[in-house]
Amino acid sequence: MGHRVDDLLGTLRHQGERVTPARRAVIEALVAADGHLGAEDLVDRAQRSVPSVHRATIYRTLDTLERLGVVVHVHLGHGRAAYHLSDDVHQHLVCEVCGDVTEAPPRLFDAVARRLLQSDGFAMRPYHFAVVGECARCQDP
Amino acid sequence: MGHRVDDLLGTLRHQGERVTPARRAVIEALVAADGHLGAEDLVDRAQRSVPSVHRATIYRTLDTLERLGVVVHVHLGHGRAAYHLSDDVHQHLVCEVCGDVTEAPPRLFDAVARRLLQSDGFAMRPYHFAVVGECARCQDP
DNA sequence: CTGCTTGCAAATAGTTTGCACGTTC
DNA sequence: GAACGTGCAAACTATTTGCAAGCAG
Repeated sequence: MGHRVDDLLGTLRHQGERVTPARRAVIEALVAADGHLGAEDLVDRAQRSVPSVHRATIYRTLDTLERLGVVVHVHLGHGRAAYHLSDDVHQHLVCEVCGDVTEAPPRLFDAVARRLLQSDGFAMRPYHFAVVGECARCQDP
Repeated sequence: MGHRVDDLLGTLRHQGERVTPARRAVIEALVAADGHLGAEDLVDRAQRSVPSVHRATIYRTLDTLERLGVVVHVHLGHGRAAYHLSDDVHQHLVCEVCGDVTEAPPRLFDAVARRLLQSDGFAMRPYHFAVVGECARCQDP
């Protein structure tokens, strides 16, 4: 949806940020995929529309977009980050055996978050880390 | 407690693993600290008793100990791992603002784990990732 | 002795940064 | 045309690996 892309670019412009081919390419890739993309995936996809775009630019663009609240990054395992448009954040379930990534039921951590706030005054930010475990298929035998 | 250290070294020996100064130093550091230590912390501390021990050896030792079930690693943020003796695993709360790490109430995720098992057949492994958010002190002002 | 462990150096993965140049507003 | 963004190369952080030499059992 080009409409969505334009909205997001408009957000940039409104906050005094410049709209460049690289930024457009990153945003287009995020909108098109609408799922958990690693930085490396984003490099590949952005380079399909703008071949000259450099990985460092992708990282810098992602930082900018995150600072503006357009994008959020999460950790699915080991170390690599995955990126989402902020209005599409959700909790991930990652199988440690097969590596499969699925989406967790919404509001899964509501009760836990409430409890932590009351007991420790700690304001949990869910989504940032995936939930790791073993998926149904891998448990069976 | 040297007793605890000897028990753990005994576990190694029983599983056909060799007991070396490097391994002893790592285990002593883990027992002494009894908290979340990064690999780099462990390098420092192990080198206090065995100065020649190399970081690569620490990593290999931690792998071995983890394979034997003596040690577990968790992720507290960005990418660096922290290590615990397995009988001392617990969930961590990490403040994104000040970086403070505290221990979460035990069994915090019991209900969530049950729910995931029923709804998706997904066997959650808690502890592996910290819970990130903002601690009480950092929220106030 | 025999093979598991180690130290060292170099490789890797993922991400960040300094700098001169190019582009957006 | 001034300020911000980009490409490039190099630095960085955390961790892993190949290999020859060393030590545990």
